[in-house]
Amino acid sequence: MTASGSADQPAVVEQHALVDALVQTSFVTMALLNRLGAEHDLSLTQLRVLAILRDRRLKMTELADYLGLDKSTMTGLVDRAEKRGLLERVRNPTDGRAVDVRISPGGAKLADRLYADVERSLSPMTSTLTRAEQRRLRMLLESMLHRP
Amino acid sequence: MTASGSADQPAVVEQHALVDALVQTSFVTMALLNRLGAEHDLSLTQLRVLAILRDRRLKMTELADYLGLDKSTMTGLVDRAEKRGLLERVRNPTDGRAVDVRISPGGAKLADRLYADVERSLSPMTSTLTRAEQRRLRMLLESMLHRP
DNA sequence: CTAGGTAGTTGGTAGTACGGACTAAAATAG
DNA sequence: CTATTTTAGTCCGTACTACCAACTACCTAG
Repeated sequence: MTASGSADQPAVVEQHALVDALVQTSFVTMALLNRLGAEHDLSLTQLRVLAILRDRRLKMTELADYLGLDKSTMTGLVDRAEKRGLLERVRNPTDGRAVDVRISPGGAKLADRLYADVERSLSPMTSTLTRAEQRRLRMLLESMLHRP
Repeated sequence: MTASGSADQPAVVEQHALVDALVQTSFVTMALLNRLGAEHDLSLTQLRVLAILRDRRLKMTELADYLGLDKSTMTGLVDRAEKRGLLERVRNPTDGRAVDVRISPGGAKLADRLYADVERSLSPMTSTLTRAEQRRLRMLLESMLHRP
């Protein structure tokens, strides 16, 4: 059923179409996040930092790993967010070299607000689906994300 | 069925979970595109430019609109891509102010290659789904994208 | 033909991101 | 227990992204 031949073409076409849909959805979603972030003078990366630190406290390097960025990039990123009172640098208790970063009360408040905004902004899109479809879509996405 | 009450909580939870899945999927997809672009010294934006101009020829401003960027941003973007031989600036035949941008043969070749790369890179994710699931996912995404 | 609008570029500024050099503090070797 | 190596974070220099405001060239209406 996966051998070559004319019966296979639909599979290739399907693959193309799915990739297109995924990429397009991602660009739409990112544009949305970008816009919401910009409303609060936050870049996409800063948005992610807030989201990540919402329920965690990480060392600079760990944060860099989460984001897939170089540690030297983190310095400026955290600097700016700290100056704005969104994050706090805390001495790591067990490692004198390390610096923990945690979200500040103000940052947490902003993160909560952004999270609500994201949901509100995506809802015009998600609510075109019935509840059953939403559930189905969520499960399909999750199984893609968590299985590989 | 959408009135307030304890029976509603699952709907809210479902909404949260779907938004999370969408955002996560988008970040994974973007990270992938970013990585593929970086392998050819292309930013995400340059990648998009190549994708957009694959089958179109647009004025600078139109391109800026497609990307949601300021026209002044386009100048540098197109400059660099042109210098690398990926794009070409062409005088617009009917409007002396306007500049058309089109993909060059080299750019088209790179775009084709990237498109194939994207599909290959996403396949570990998409192929965790059965073909029926892929089809279902694609249809759900498309109906979300095209209906609103 | 002139007044006003549009297309694109330029210059200035801020943010993002990287690599390499550097300091301080572990961790490991001997 | 010192000597060396590794690790964590910062700092510097560079390139790119993106915006705004100012400007030039050109088009369009009155």
